[in-house]
Amino acid sequence: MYEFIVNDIDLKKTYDSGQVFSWYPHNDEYYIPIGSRLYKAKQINTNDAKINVLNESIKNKLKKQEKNEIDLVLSEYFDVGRDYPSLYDEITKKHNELKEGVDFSRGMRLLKQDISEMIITFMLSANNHIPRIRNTLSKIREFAGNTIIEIDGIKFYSFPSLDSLSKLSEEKYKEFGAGYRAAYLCETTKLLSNLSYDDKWKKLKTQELVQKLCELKGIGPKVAHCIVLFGYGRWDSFPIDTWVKKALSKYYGIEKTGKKELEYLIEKKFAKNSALVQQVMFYSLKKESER
DNA sequence: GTCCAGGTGGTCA
DNA sequence: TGACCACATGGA
Repeated sequence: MYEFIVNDIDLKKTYDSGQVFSWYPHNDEYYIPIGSRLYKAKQINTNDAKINVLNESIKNKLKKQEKNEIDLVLSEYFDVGRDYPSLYDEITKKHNELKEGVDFSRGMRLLKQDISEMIITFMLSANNHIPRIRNTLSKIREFAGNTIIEIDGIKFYSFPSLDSLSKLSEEKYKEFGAGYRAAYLCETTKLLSNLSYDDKWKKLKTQELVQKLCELKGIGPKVAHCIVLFGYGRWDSFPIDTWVKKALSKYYGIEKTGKKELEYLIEKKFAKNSALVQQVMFYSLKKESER
């Protein structure tokens, strides 16, 4: 049976840190749809998790080529090439004021997910609650995605292509609970499905990519930064939402978060770890408020 | 009933 | 640029 080990990961923290909305927690495990496959992730000890594939016949051994392909998909998705323990240490060393937040966040990894899924997800996230974002996304999958597999009566779906999303009406998006964002989703999916954006955009520098994304309806600086981080895997990003604003104010007395301040934070203050620092701020402050 | 949510668009200065 | 308000909707 196929198995993939991810080291230095805490699945619960990763799931719970506002970066992924497609995981389905079930009996101490997480079902994770990626592309046209469903995976199952389980924490095997404090530091490590194992991942299995569910929709390949367990009896038939995977062909070598398929196995290599899945290895690659999971390596990229879980960002296994990066040494998180060292990165967390580095942040604490340079920014002692963040020590508590870093220790609280250790085990959290930054996932690299499907780009169009991130576009839709974070467009929905604007002025919205996490449970409602999840709910709307699962309705979109169910309506426009393909069935991957059914387990214990629960059907899992792939994330729909931009082409099929562009065919949904504004009313449909509203029906799924998108609220006033429905009109933006309608317009932007139509525009993107007619635009072979993906390959060209991948070559852009992060700040150019952010600018391109901001030209789309329903995408502003915060959402664009989330898309380049969790979709394009750009670590020179720094999404500023209500929680990160609180952290910037609390630790550094930064009240204004305009273009200049953002540039300073990414280029000077947190440099190559800005994305992870931001995620630590978000996760630790949000969780602190929930206790 | 009121407040808030991983903010953005439109308008106006 | 930046400040202001409206925006759907559901959970606390």
